[in-house]
Amino acid sequence: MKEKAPRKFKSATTMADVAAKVGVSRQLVSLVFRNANGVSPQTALKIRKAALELGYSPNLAAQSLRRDGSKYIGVAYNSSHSSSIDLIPALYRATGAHGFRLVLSMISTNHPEERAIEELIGHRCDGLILVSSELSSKRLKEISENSPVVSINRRVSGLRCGVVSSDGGAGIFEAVEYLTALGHKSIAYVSTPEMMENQFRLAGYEAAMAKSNLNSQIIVIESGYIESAGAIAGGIFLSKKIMPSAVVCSNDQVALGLILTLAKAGIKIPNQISVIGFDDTVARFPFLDLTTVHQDAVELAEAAISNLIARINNEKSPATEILTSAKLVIRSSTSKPRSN
Amino acid sequence: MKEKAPRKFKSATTMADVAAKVGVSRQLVSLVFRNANGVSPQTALKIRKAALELGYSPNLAAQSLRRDGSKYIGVAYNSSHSSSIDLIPALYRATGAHGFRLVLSMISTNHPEERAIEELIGHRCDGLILVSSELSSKRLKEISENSPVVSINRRVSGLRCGVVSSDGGAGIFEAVEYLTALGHKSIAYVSTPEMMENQFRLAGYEAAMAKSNLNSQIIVIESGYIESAGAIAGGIFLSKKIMPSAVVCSNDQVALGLILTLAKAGIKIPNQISVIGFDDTVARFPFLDLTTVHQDAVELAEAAISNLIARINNEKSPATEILTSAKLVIRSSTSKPRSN
DNA sequence: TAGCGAGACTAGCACGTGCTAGTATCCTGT
DNA sequence: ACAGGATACTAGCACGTGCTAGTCTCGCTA
Repeated sequence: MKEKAPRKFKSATTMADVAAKVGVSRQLVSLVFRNANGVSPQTALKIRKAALELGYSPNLAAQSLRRDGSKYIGVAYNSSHSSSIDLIPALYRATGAHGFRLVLSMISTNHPEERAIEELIGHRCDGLILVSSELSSKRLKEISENSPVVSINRRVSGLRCGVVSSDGGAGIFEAVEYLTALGHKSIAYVSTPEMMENQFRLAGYEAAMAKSNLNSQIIVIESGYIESAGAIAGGIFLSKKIMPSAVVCSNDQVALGLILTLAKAGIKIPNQISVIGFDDTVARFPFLDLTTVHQDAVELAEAAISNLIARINNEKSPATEILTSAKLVIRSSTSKPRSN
Repeated sequence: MKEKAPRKFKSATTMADVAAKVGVSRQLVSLVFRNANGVSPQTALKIRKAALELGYSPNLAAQSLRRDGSKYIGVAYNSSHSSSIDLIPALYRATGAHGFRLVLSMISTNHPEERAIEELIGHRCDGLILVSSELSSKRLKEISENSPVVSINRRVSGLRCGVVSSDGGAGIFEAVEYLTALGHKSIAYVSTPEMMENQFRLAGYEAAMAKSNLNSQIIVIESGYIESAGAIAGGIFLSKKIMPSAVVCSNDQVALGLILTLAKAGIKIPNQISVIGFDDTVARFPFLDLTTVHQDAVELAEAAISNLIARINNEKSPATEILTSAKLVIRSSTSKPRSN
């Protein structure tokens, strides 16, 4: 059959088309695609073959509408946070096995978090994962009363909202202890107040400094989230004459910006100053090789997904708070202080 | 009315719930949410108020199912490519105004491109945007026969598939000409064969070298896509005794990896070697300040979306090839060669 | 008082699928 | 030969919405 008709995009094939081609009922096709039993192997084969030839794929909207639950898990995340580069693939991996599907909604200037979440709700996601959310806890409360929610790397309490976060306090504590053990006394922390999780990391810094009786040496520089913020922090160190012997950063992106700024000014790392990051995203690049606190994306994703799916399947399942590992990884951006 | 029933997530409210609360028909609610006329202002107000109180939002699956077209535009992209950090927000921005909605599908090891696209087709997207696709042209052909497709930063020809790409050949040509004008003769190119667009950038390098009669000086190092690949390329330069006086990289991520590797080995940039990137993603960070070829995400996104939507709305609209600007931005990673 | 049109609203089907409740057909045992 | 049960398949409703084709009410005109 020659196609002489003007080029047109075929409208998508449906189960009914497949059924018609094979000469069976639409319901039988449905059974085959749901892997239900009660279908003879040979007709199942014929149906699958016909579906392939017609390029059939199930209409997710229709499935979501008819099924008990959409089988969607919505994810609102900010792509300018380097940790999401590992986290989203890990979420894909963790989700697939459970028969759920991920719906992504990216947060950016043109698409603020509130709008991203509205979209996920519009898709009738069975559960939501909010990554480093910056919503007010009032709004977070509203949302988590209407559907199961897990917040990753933003702790909230008193809410019906699961929390999965790396134990930033412990991680930074370990980092500072490592530095004091090396002999450092002047240790600064580059803080990122806009990142909700920062408070725990900052607390870990303060606790470790206190433990070593270095309260008087506490230096906190406030900065933003990403690389340019680290560069600004670096500028502050350079302009003041007092340069600490070590700096702990609230995340890797800040550490990267800081290191490059210092390196450009001719300061040797780690000889003149030791630097530690957090996340182990860019830090692990062989050419950077930064000492950092490793936060495991797979661990975060699996904890978040399994808690969320448990709550989707059973409303009585509790909205727990899970802290995943945050362990110091020693690489080459740290050493003993020079003038010991 | 006190709520003493055991805590349960409300099942999502529908138009019918809103209608019941106000005491009108479901259809009237539908009219209000579609901003159709024929509704009295006061009832429209009552309906909107009730919807707000009930937390109603339209079910996108039902809309997509019933409407003529889902009003979704599907995007398959790879988040480990730094250019997507700017591109996706730009796509959100370009899409909103046309009444379409973006559906994202991220490509990663756990979620290969083929699966990402199947998912978008499952959502019955009215059109697809493939970013730096690595599909075979055979598969690309199949897909573009079934629905409008625009390929960003991967050129294909002879297919019913729109193409929007930055003019990498011209950009790299300009970069190399700038270097030769400065007096450079030994100019290497770090190539990324897996990136389909690379061939045009490589051709631009070769053309510019030929124009300056530097054919015999052509040095091409093959590398991968991201930062670590640049580091490997740097290692190659360091191990060989012949170091070019300038290097042009196929993208910024490679340039970053290269620069850091060289800097670590004590090589000064740009004093000993000039480096140019492509994309202007990380290059523009003030602390890096790399000379690079700027590719405009907004330009790419707007061209892609407007061509795609034109083809969605009118099948006869042609699948054009659009080359967006790629212009050299001179910053501080380039200078005259040392021994001129 | 009948006719008419406009404004405000509603009835009912359709989209493509999942699921419950069926109905044929064949095989088995007595 | 016939009940009984398994196997293979189908009928029909429902999900929440968009859209076409209505219906009803009211005021105005002749």
